[in-house]
Amino acid sequence: MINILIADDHTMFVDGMESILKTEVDLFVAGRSYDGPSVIDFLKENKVNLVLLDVNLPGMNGIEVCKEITASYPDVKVLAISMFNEESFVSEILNNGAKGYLLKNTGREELLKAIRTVAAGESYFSKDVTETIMKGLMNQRKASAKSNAFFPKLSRREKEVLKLIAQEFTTQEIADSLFISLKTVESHRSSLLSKLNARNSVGLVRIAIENDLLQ
Amino acid sequence: MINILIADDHTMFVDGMESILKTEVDLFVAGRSYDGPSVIDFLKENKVNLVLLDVNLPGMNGIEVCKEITASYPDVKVLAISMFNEESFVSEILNNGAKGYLLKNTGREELLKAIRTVAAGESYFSKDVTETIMKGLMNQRKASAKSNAFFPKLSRREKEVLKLIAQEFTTQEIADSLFISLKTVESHRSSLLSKLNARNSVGLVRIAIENDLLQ
DNA sequence: TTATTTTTGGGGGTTTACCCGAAGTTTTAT
DNA sequence: ATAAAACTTCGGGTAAACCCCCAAAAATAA
Repeated sequence: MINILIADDHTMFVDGMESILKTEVDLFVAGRSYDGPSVIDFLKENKVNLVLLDVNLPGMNGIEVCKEITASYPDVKVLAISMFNEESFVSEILNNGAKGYLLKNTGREELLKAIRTVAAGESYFSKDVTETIMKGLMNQRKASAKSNAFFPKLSRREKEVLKLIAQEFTTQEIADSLFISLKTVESHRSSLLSKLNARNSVGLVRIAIENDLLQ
Repeated sequence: MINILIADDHTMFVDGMESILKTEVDLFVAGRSYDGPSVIDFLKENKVNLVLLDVNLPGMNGIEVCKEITASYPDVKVLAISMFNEESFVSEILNNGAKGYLLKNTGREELLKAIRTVAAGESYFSKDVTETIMKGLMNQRKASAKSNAFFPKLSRREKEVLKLIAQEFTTQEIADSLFISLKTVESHRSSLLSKLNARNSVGLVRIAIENDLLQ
């Protein structure tokens, strides 16, 4: 008998999940949680073998909940469930002790198989999720190049000018607001174009937004 | 007897929903669809009283599906279901013929009540959804300026030009790639500036990125 | 201390973006 | 079906952006 705790803030989903599990003789729904903290509370009082854990949980993030579970209750298996096949979610929660990761578009049979596999101590991932992980590993180099790692360092003034450009101010307006010459602003803009390898201000702003350089 | 079609791309969710409805003697799950077009196909061949329709459906948007249903099958009631309590979604799909709107964190009892209410020809909304609608009506002016609901509609050509602007192409390059005059491209840019209320191309691209208009 | 980067700015020129107007076509609404 | 609205297509003119050259004071790093 596998004692299961379902943790998801979508009641409708929990109801449905319970209906599925109820038909199986070897599975028992020991409890239901609609937020992070109540999962921890429940584990204190009850004997649970496996937690069906939604990654996007309110109150306390699913990843934190998972971390807490594997730290305090190493025997309790965690099967993560999410709407999203996003590499960041998958790798995050796997690094925090989850034994499997399912998407919510997984079918009934695969769900049951995943539960039994994880409860037996093995790992289980949706096919799509496996692909995502592989892709993530393959693009590791590319990802690190894209992120802040090799990102050109911008000076204080350049950042100021960049922010004002992104707010649709003209060069003259930027000059006035910073109390410097129009030529100076153009000089900063030119440096930005060169550093960020952009062809024009549109490129500057696109790159700035993509790299969260504004505000 | 209420014949129901469940339309949601999350298999797990559909399975669960079916498990719930199966226990009710007056409800019958006539079919399941995992994308927009198959909903329309199913209605052609089968007698259905009510469609449980996910707003965020792949292939064909839930809103378009709803429009199609109410146009071709006015007797079929649509009960919209969504993860998100967003004013734009709610008002959009209600304007396209849906008789009710539920969130996925709705409980089993409320789900059954909603189905029976809508099937009887009345409307049903989650409490949270009702609040959202009210809030939306009160902030109508603010909403029209901010949310996607009343977002200016861009023409095919305008979107093409916008995407190319965001890719840092000059007007001449855009003209060459679209086989139109430089002046025509500038005209489209001008329309975009007016519609999106931007001062320059930087603003266009910022707004485009914020509203996910690219790609 | 010395070297490097940053910030500041000028002169002069080319290219691009933006504004005003306008005509023919297509789409939408009544 | 017919009027209204929107879309696509351009020309002429001006303001702004972008580019090249350069260089000195100030701050920062070695």
